[in-house]
Amino acid sequence: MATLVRRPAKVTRWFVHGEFNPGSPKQIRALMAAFGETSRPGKHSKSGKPSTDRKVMDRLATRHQVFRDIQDWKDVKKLDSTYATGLTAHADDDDRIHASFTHKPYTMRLACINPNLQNIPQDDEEDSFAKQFRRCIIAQPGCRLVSADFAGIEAVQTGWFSGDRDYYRLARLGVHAYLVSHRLDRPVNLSWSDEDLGAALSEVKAKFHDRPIYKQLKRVVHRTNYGSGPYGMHMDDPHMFPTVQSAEDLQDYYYTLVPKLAKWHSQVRTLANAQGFLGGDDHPYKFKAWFWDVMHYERRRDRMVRGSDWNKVVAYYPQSSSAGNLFDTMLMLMDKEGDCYVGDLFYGKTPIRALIHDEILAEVPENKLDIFYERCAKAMTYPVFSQALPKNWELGEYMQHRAEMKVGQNWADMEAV
DNA sequence: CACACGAGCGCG
DNA sequence: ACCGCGCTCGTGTG
Repeated sequence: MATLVRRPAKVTRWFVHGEFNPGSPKQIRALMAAFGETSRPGKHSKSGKPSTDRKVMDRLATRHQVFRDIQDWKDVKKLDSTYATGLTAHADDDDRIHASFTHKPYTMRLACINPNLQNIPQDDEEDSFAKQFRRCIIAQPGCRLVSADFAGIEAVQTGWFSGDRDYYRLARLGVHAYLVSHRLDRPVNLSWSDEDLGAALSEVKAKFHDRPIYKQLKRVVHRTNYGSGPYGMHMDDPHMFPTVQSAEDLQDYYYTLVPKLAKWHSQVRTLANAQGFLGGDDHPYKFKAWFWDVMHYERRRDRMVRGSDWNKVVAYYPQSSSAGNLFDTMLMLMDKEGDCYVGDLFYGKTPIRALIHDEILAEVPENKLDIFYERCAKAMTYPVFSQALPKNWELGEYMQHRAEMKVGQNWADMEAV
């Protein structure tokens, strides 16, 4: 028989008059006021009220433990209501979730609704909530989940649009690893062949993927491509960029690698401002979007200032073209007459389960895995005929992506194919 | 009671 | 002062 032992335990109780709901920004603001923190530099949202988001909670938590506890509660609540309880409520009689995909006209990317399967928590950390949650998403008996990613697809697009051969090449092979290798004085060399360079960069990635510098540079690349400056990087992510200067140093470093990027951003803004739209004839997929406010005149300062579309326009081409690349691939995978057809591999039906911008998630019978790998890889890496490469690049006639494929029993524990 | 909206936060 | 999306919750309105 087990013995029951009573042990003293230390608990903390936070008491406020009446009920307190940590899910209520209004009540959190009241609590902040009670601590005399209201007028702190905490950001004000557009309705003028002080923000109560994670950044503010992090700052206040250094002085009052209760704000750490509130944020912890919010984190758990989010995961439970949206994912654990929220998502399982969508499970059908067959224990599956059947979501719908919709086209969003702005960039022509797909969106996913009822429920959204494109924002399932993702974290490589073993036993993180994200890892454990994805572990619950499994293939049926006799099948495996296969996840196929386009390598750095939006960076590749950015290289192509900015007309930068080196950047295009590095984006395919691993631009983050390249930056890290030089930052850590283990420079890999652009003069190497694609094969050698790719292998070296894969090695760098495997080795340094978890280092802060790798994550920082990855963030800098992504944000710089979409028009962010060092100030925003620091303000949005003070843990990653403790000072504006630290973000600026990394961005300057990135700009030395992509000297044509700033000029291309500027050209895109000028074009969008002049004609009021982007795309159409000059778009690889003929997609088109309208922009009214790249910049406008401000009387108070007597000069032109950045408008609400200032950064939207630099995101437009890479994002929309990446969407087009995915559609090309899907058309091949679903073309019965073509040699990449996979539409019947799941017992006569499609094995495709979700499209997540640069990822194809599929559920494939074990005896069809090899066929799926081959056809899926072929379709994803097929020449993009709507995006020719300049002849003098000597990198082939058309854009070609690289694909990374993983397989596993569930969506968390997967091994490279 | 239903609905709309903003705040907040998850992903690529 | 970073782009794109959808979902949940609290809150205010009719």
